[in-house]
Amino acid sequence: MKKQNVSKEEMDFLSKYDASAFERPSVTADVVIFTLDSSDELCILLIKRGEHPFKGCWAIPGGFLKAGEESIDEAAARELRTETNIDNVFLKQLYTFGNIGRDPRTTVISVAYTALVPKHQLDIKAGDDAQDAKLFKIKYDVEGIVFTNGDLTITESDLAFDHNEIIKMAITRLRNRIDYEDDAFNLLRDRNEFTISELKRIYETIKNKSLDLPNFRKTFLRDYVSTGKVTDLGKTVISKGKPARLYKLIGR
Amino acid sequence: MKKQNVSKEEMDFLSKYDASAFERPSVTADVVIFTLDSSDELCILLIKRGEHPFKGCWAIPGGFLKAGEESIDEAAARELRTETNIDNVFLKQLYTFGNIGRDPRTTVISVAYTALVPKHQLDIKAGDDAQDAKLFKIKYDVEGIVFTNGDLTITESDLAFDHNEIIKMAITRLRNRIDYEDDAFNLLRDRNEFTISELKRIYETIKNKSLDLPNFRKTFLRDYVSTGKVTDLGKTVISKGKPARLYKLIGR
DNA sequence: CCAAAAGTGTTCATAATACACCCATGC
DNA sequence: GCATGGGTGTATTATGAACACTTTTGG
Repeated sequence: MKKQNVSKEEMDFLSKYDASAFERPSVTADVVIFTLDSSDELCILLIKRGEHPFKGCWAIPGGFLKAGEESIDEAAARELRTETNIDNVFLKQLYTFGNIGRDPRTTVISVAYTALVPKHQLDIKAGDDAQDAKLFKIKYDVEGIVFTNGDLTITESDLAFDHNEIIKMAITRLRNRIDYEDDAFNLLRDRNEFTISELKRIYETIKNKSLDLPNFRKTFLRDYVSTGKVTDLGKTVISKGKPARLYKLIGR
Repeated sequence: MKKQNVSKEEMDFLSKYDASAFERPSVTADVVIFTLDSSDELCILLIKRGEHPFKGCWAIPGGFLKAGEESIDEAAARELRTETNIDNVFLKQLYTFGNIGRDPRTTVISVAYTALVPKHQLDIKAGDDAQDAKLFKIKYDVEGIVFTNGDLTITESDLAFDHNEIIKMAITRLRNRIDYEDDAFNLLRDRNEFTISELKRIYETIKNKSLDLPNFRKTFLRDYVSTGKVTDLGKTVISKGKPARLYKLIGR
């Protein structure tokens, strides 16, 4: 950005500037929070709305931008922290939704983000407003996506606002990115000690299909170990079958 | 979106809802407009700001969202139409910028779009507020990007707001997308009659490096002609050297 | 010994790159 | 004829997917 030499003329202009000259929309930062459960299934955090509109419907966490106090990125991080106690995880802007009528109250522009939370790190915290917050497994069915959580099963049409669209886009982007970005590492239980099959299971979950281990290993060694992005720890870990070599992600 | 059965309770809620309960930011839709000039160089449309802030600086076209009257996509389309008289071209959301202090007036959230305008279709129109609007060639230099237009040459730091960041992101995205999306076709002079080398020149411009014609042809035939996305018109056109076969893009 | 999971090696199809060469036009 | 750009073919290498087979552990 250009460093501004604020002239007297400009000072005058700024002081007279009427902030309400244009009708302003509300802006929210909404977050699609993905994680993997203990059986390596893709899960998303949803919140049961305690207030209108869409009272009683499930929604992704989100909140109004505190204009002047924070950037939208910060608002998204705050929202993530509020709902999950988690900080310092993968948080990336997804898309901005701004169709008219998507919120029955007024015009609401929602800047959506995707968060990838490592396994076993999601400590769900009921929001300030004591809504229910729950992890739902993402399944696919004829009708589209189904969100299931032990006793509860909800469908796309049970979601508030246009949140089904947002979630679909988040899943699509996650899938498209996984082959050329390092996103998968963010879902590892421990980046400093992981096996090739742990990583492979993450890829399988996200792509929703099984992969060939020999080929996966080959690409992993070529793209990460040979390039120095990942190091072989020289140690192994045993669980069942032959002990597996441990690797560590470099950087970050 | 869920079809809402508006209950009486909800009607009450909505009528009491105070639209100004949260401090609202302004929202703009800004457009990075790319086109190719007659010598196949990548160009961008910039506007000289007639008002503060950044009066006299160059900026990408943009304007405030008319909340309630239009969606952000529509606002971007309106802005494109206002500046260029052009409608119905490639217009895609790029990213949303919302750092604090990026606009000295108040908090301004800018939803940025990229537009690809076909060759020889850009009819620049001075905006309502009679600012200068000009096409600038995009060149690269040690210092970064340089925008040049016959007599005028401006650098990244001459741009208003954080528009240099927006433009950089737009160029990067354009380059990354070109290999797996059909964006290049949007820059053709005529989608219904074009030669392989015309298309190749567009790829070369965007990637900023020269390509091998035999190989380009092979991939083009494999990915577009064999798949039916493009048809061979059977006609040829002469300019210099051997006459070139003409192709036509199917759909859209 | 057997099951299970890790790890190695081979084969085949496809794709990207480099490049040698021929073809049809205007001048 | 020759310069110019269009078009064809071939060789080399890299990548992705399929799969047979070996190794090391626990039981």
